[in-house]
Amino acid sequence: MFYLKEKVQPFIGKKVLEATGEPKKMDVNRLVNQPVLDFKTHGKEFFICFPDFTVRIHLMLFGYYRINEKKEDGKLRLGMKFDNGELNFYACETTIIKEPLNEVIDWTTDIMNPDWNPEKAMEKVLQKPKLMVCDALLDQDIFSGVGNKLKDEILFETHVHPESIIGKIPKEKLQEMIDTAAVKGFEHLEWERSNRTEGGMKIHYQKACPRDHTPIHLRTLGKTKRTAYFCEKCQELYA
DNA sequence: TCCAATGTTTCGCC
DNA sequence: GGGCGAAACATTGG
Repeated sequence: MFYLKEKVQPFIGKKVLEATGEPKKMDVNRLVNQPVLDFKTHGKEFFICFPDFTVRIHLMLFGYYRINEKKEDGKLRLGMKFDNGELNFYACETTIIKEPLNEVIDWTTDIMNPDWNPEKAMEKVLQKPKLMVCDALLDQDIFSGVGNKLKDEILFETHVHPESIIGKIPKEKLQEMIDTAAVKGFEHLEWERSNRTEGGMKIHYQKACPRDHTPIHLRTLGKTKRTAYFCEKCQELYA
């Protein structure tokens, strides 16, 4: 989303000349003639800010977008034409937010936001001492933007086993994890900027640990029941 | 052909 | 009412 925001900067200040999409989801006509004031991101959410309302886009699992091109057989949810190009969103969730964004969104939970507040994240994490780390990292109210892949990368980087229990992890280690979350977020952005060339993922989707070549475990873990890739040898279990 | 996977919300059942 | 699980949505690749 952060990368998308960078790429759509030319549309800021432009008026929507034409809007198409799925009427059931949203009345797209209200966008016509409205100027885009700004694009914002919060975790996995993307916001298109107009004078009187905001469009929220969430790509969910399968959503995707096209800039200055179309996908003919795609399920278009929202398409906007400007005088200098077009922006199309497919198979995603679109919603209108009427309230001022700052009243609805807590920017301090977003690992990629300048207002990201790691101290607050620490407080929230410590309030859930029985939670598994793999679940904690996926909690969007604490780590907005961390997904299943990033979760695996953060745990691998910090040598923490995904099934570790928050309350059993030393505070310094928790701190390291929280800091690493933001670092990994920006590493991922760099990886996207570089056209996704060489391996962005050190552990997710891999077969062997890049450190000691131990075969990587692949299991569904925690209450979130998401697939976790991890190295049993070099990721310590705190339990 | 079938299943799993970058995610989240909602509904039904204890 | 909380917590859990299943279902729903929808796309692509293996």
